[in-house]
Amino acid sequence: MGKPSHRWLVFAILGLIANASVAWCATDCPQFYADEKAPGPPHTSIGRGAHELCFSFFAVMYSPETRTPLWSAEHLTAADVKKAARVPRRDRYHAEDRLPEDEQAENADYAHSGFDRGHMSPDNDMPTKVSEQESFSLSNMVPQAKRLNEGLWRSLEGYVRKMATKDGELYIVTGPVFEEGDEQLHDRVTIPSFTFKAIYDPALGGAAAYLATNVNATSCKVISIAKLRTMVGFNPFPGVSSTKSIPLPVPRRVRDQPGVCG
DNA sequence: CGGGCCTCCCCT
DNA sequence: AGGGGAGGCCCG
Repeated sequence: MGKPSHRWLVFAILGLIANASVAWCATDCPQFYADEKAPGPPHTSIGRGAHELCFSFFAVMYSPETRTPLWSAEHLTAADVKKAARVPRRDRYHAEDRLPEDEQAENADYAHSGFDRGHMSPDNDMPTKVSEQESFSLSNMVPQAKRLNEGLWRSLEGYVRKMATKDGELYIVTGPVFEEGDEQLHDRVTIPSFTFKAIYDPALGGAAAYLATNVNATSCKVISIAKLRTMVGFNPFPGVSSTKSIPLPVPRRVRDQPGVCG
């Protein structure tokens, strides 16, 4: 059995390493990720050329193809929420100058488009002045339907902060879901069909995600991480072994019928 | 880059 | 029902 099985073992180990490197990704800011393991770019073509950008309170996987983040990740604690409430909001939407110019999204791309520059990691989570400004980088923005952004999405962000306060800490990964045929702003910035917000709650030992259609007649549901993975092509929490689902808070009242998550 | 405006959430 | 605050737009 000597040689062949030994050789087989080497290949098996190499295979495991290869699988591992597909599952997560080298990172410059492990502190934002559950078990310090960053999600990768999607294995689809949209992930081509995507790379991580670290900020002081969050990090994004930026795609030059879509000129949007593919995900934006935070580690939000109860203390952060408390601090963030005292940081005044200053709207300073800006192109991300750490990117090569031809990769950048610009304010002009969104102007008069009818779409909001929707935060992925939200402004209101940012516990410091610096991170608050950083959250206005267009590398943290996606074209989002106005009613969704100002309505349902905003309330979801509020629930998540409340949840972080109650349970102590959360790992949050937020981003767009693209589909074949999605249109672009100015042939430059791709408009996603959905946005998602995935939550890993260490206190509950599980995770789940919101998924909202990116239209003004908002509809929203809560899905499992496994389901989200099939939609986006990457694992938002590669460091989390348990895929146990947890309940996510949902809007109490209904304004326009399809606006509830369920 | 400030200021006026809009819509919507959420608390009272 | 009302009002403050939040997310974002546009125009000087």
